[in-house]
Amino acid sequence: MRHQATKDEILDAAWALVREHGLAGLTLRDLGARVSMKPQSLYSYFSSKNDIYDAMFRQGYEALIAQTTMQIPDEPPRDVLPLVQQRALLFFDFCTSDPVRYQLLFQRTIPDFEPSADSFALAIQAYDQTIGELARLRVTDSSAMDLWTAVMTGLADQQISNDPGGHRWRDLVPRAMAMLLTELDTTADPPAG
Amino acid sequence: MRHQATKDEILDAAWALVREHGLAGLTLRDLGARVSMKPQSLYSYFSSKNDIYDAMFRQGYEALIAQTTMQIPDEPPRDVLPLVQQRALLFFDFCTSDPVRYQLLFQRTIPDFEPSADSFALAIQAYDQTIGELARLRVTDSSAMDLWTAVMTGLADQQISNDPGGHRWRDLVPRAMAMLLTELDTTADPPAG
DNA sequence: GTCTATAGAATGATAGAC
DNA sequence: GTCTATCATTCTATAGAC
Repeated sequence: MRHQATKDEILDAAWALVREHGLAGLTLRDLGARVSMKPQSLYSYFSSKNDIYDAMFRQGYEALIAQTTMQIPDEPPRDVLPLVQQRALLFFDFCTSDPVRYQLLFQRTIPDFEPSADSFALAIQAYDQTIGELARLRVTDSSAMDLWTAVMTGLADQQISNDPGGHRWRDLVPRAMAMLLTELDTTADPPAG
Repeated sequence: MRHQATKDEILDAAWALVREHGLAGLTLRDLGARVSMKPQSLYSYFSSKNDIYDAMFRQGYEALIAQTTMQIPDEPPRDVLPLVQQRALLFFDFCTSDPVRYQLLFQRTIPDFEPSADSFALAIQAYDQTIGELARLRVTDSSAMDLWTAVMTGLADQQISNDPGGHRWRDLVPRAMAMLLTELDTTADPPAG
């Protein structure tokens, strides 16, 4: 379908523009110019500006799922730390590699934009997948999951805000994961057997 | 000075409006209406809209310094965990009690707004104060500070984004601090003596 | 210090010809 | 599906009377 191809092309241009002018700085004028089209013609592909944000939101979560999915053996090793650290770095790098995308997916910053039910379901799916993977790594405590997300987003956020392009907080990820697992081991009951 | 009183009144109205319509949703129209003034009259008090944001930014950091300063004895107790936890909750509650203020102070979301040199110096001062207090609590490792800020902002951010008004992540603060101090004790050299 | 008047620009969106 | 034309708003900001 040529229609879908053009839609994708428009979305690519939109990503380029928000990386340049910020998420809130996207205008249909700029977007039209970028794809050699009058701004009004964009309405043949998207019903509104928020509809464009919604498509970007969806693409973002599709990328998250694609880039952080990890093959975890049914019988994970006794020492899960390396796998947890690897998984954490996948998530961290996904976040920091595209700050504007991070802002769109994880922060609520565009006024009047709410993801559609469809797109939101995808976000839920990504979250459930993370829970599932950590569970297979024996991080089952529900409050441990909350701690995990807080630490991970905190590290990514600091990296983006205070050392963009660097690795000052990325270097702390393995240590943070070790810290977390130690805490869980001493808090939770040891597994039977 | 009557001038300063009116300025403060305008800022109070601005805070109320951003809490209602979001940080980016502030307009001089609404602001003028709120203080029973024509929008143009606001220019007698602030030179631009960004000048208003800048004043709010400054007020925010003044409040942060005022609300999180803690008296720490010159000779802190051997077990510093309770004090660290108390300090962490002060910061956490400051963040979550006003999400819009958190967004203004700690996230970069308003296009074309950069704090003035004066206001930015205040932000540095607040950061230095936090470093100083943690140092007196024997959290001196520089990467420990980075870990501390990441964990704290991560917890606050999750609370704001995913459980506004609740305490799901607040309840994890003491545990997170215990986890952090344990990590530091096992990593760092024990103090001489 | 506050107002009226107005500039000046940007933006999202619709109608209808081709 | 793309265009021209245009609307309708909204917004920041300035000039000048009072």
